[in-house]
Amino acid sequence: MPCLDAKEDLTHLLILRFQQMMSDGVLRPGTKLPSERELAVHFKVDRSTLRPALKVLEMMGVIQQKIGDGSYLNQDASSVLAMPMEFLFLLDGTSIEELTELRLLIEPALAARAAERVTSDDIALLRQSIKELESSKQDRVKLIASDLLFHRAIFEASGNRLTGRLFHTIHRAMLNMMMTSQLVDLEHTVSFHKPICAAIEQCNPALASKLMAAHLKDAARLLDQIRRQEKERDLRQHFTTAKSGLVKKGNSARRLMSPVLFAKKNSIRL
Amino acid sequence: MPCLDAKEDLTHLLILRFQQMMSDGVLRPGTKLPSERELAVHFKVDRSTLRPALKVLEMMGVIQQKIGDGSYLNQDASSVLAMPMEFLFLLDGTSIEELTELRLLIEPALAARAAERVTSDDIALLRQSIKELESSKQDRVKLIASDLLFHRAIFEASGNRLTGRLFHTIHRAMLNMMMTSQLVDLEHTVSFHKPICAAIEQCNPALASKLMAAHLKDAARLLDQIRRQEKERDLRQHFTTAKSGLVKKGNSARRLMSPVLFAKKNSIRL
DNA sequence: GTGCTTTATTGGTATTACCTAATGTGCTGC
DNA sequence: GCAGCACATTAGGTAATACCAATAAAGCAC
Repeated sequence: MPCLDAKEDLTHLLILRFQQMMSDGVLRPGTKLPSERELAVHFKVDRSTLRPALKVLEMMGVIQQKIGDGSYLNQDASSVLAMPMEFLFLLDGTSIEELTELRLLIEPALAARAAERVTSDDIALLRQSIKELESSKQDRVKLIASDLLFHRAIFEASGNRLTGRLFHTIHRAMLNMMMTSQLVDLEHTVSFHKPICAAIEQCNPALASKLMAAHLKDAARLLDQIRRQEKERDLRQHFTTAKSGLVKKGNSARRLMSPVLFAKKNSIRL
Repeated sequence: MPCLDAKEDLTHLLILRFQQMMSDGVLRPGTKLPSERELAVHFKVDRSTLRPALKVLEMMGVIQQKIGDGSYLNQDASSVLAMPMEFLFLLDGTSIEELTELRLLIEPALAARAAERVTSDDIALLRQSIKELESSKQDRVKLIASDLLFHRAIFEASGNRLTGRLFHTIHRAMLNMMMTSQLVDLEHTVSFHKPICAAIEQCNPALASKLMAAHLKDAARLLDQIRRQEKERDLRQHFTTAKSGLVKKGNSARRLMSPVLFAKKNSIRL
C-alpha cells in the first residue's frame, strides 16, 4: 500500500483508520460515534491511548465531543483549517504582504465569478452582511464578523466550496491576528463593500473584480500603516521604559503566560 | 480579550497557551521543549492531560516528538496543512472539479510570476524535477514525488511562501487521493512539464501561464476519464458479485478495517 | 582517542479511579 | 392521564501510577 506518509505511533494509526472509515463511508457526516470506551475495545487500545487521537480530530474540527452525550462526526469541514492556519502563520512568520498578495491573486477573480453566477439568496446574504456591518457600531467583534460574512457571501456566490473554505479561513485568521488593532473602520469598510455588492447584483464581473482588488489594496495599505505606527510606539516604549531588549509584540495580546518558566540546559530559555 | 473562538476544555486551553508562547517569541522554531513531565508541572495539569494537547500539535505538524529524546518545535509549517486538508476533502466530499477549478484559478498566475522572478536556483530545481520524473520509470511513488517537486519549484519561484504551502498541500492531497489509479503517465507528464519549464527559463510569463493552464486542464480531463472508467467497473462488479449494495470505493484502498464492527442503537451501524 | 556498554531520561501505553455534565427513566403529585 | 421533578446511567474530562521502548549521554575498556 504505497503512501506518501509513514509513521507508526498508535495515535497516528488510529487517525488513519478513522480516515479510512470515513472514505469508506462507514462514518458519515453527522453520525454519532461509539463511546470512547467501546472504541478503545474495538481498536484494541486503552482509552488513554485512544483519547489523544480523538482529541486531534476534535481540535481539527472533524468531530465534536460532548460530555455526558458522546462524539459526533461534524457535518462539514467549515472549521477544519482554522487552527492549522493559525499555526502556519506562526511557524512561517507569514507576513501581511504575503497574505494580501494571495488574496489579490484570487479574490477579485472570485468576485467576478460571483457576479456571473449570483443567485437571489446570495444577494440577500450580501445585503444582510452590509446591514449588520452598519449596525455594529463600535462592537469590534460584531464588526469583524460582518466583514467575514460579506466575503463569505461572495465565496459562496462564486460557487466553489473549497475555495470558499480556504479563503474564509485565511481571512478569519488574518482578522484574528489584527483583532487588537483599532484598524477596522466602519464607514470605510462599508464604503468599499457597498459598490462591490452592487456590481455583483448587476452581474458586472469586470467591475466586481476591479472593486474587490481596490478594496484589498486599501486594506493592505491600512494594515501596513497601522503596523508602522505600532513599531514606532514600541520603539518609544523601548527607550522610555529602559527595560532590557526583550522581544515584544506591539499590542497587549500576551496572556496566560507566567514570564519566567523553563530554564534548562539546552531547552528553551528566556 | 476578545476572541472569535471560545471553548474551555484543558486541551484547548493548553494549545492556546502554546500558541501564545509562540507568538510571544518564547518558543521559536527548532527549540527543544521541556519534557512532558516538566511541562505538566508548569501547566499544573497531569501528564495524561497534557499529552493529548501535545499530540494535537504533533499531528498538525507543529512539533515533533521523539521517544527517548524529547519534543522539538518544527522549523517551518511545511506539513501543517497536510492532514487537515485530507479531512477537509473527506468531510466536504470535495470534487475533482472544485480542485481543478481552484488550481486553474491560481496556478497559471503563479507560473507567470515565476517566469518574472525566477532565479538560477529555481531553474536548477525545475530541471532536477524533470530529470527525476524521467528517471522514475514505473515507480509510481517516485513519479508522484517528482510531479510534486516540479510544481513546488514553481511555487517557490513565484516568491510567495504562503501560496506555495497552500497549493503544495492541495496538490499533494490530490495525488494522495489518486495514488491507486494508474493515471500518472510518464511521457505525458513530461511533455507538459518541459515546455512550462522552458517558458519560465525564458522569462515569458504569458506563455508560462498559458501552458500551465493547458497542463491542468489536461490533468483534469484525464482524472475525469479515469473516474468514469472506475465507476463503470464498479457497476459491473456490483452486478457480477451479487453482493448487497454496500458503498464501495473503486480501488482497493480499504485496509485496517474489520468489516463488521459497531452495532449499537442510535450510533453508527453498517 | 575510539568504540562499546551502561544508565538516566523521554515519549508511549496500560490500568484504575473519580469528577462533571447530559440523558433518560420512573416515580410522584396534580 | 399528564406534567414535573429526582435519580441512576452513561458520556467525556482529569488525575495518579506503573511500566515499556527507544534514545542519547555518560562512563568505561581498549
